[in-house]
Amino acid sequence: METDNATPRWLTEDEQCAWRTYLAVNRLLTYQMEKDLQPFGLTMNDYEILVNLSESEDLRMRMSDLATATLQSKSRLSHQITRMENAGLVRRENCESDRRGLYAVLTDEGMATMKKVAPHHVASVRKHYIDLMTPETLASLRATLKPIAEHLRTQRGKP
Amino acid sequence: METDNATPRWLTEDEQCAWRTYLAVNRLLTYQMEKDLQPFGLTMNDYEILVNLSESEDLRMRMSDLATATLQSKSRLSHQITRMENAGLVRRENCESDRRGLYAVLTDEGMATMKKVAPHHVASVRKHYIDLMTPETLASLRATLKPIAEHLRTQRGKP
DNA sequence: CACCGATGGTTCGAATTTCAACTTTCTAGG
DNA sequence: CCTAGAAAGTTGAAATTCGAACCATCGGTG
Repeated sequence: METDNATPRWLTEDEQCAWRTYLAVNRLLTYQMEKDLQPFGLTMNDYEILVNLSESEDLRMRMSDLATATLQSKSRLSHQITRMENAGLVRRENCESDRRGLYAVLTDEGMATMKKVAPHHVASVRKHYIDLMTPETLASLRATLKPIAEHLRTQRGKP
Repeated sequence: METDNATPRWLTEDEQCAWRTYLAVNRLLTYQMEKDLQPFGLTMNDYEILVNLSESEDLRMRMSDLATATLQSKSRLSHQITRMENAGLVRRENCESDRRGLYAVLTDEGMATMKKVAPHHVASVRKHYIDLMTPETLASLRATLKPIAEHLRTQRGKP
């Protein structure tokens, strides 16, 4: 009995190049963003959480929702919030309506940090990504990636 | 003395959406690729190293070159290779011309693993990325990302 | 109302990653 | 030839991440 029953459709030269380029940008960009955030003592994860909270009603979010929004596992988020709590950026607060539940709440200090860091982060995103394309290119890139994101969301179970 | 001397150029709605979509695809895709490789006991990192070695002269590469090629720190690569060595996928070999140097060499088992896994991995890349676009879209995506990769390569110091 | 499977979160241990030494060998300049 | 620095890799400890196990509460059902 064979384990493979067909010749695989290998990637063409172009496809391969496209894929590898994508992977490279992926890593390099992550690296760069992380590096630009470092002087402020934040990681991308930290920043993303601050953003999510700052955009939420009452500057708070349920742990699960935050985990879903940031595509992290519950476990990881829990640790993450603990660290940020120690850093004074967020605090945990009980949920009235569901006694199992907790809110992660943005503290004043967290908000202040957010406001201080945001301009730099945005500048970084521009410098290394957005401003390297024309608006048209960016739009088409977005149009390309959007459905891929949708597709992937349907694929994944809980991380 | 002001720390910020200008109003930052915030992202427009569209730019923001594009950026966030990009980040999302990034994570979701990484997650998915990782997951598809898991049944074979490999990570993306493992796989990438196998690919690099298998495409190299004599199935070997200097540790530094491999680190550069895979955009990892020396330290990380060293640990990584140690793990893969324990798994029998690669072996270290001394370098004649530079006695500080080492080669990471693909073993027969490593090559066999590579051959076994590649079709599945390629299928995964197709399913979750390549085949979700037309060839034209893919080409333009590549054209967009290529210069960004170049830009980022010039930016970074050693990771 | 009592039970039971699902939900929300945390925690523990193992695996991975990072960061800062550290060792050895090269290379270039005096 | 000798030496100071750079380069190649490794190492060990600390931080992060992952996965599974765990505890408590919820919600629906008999």
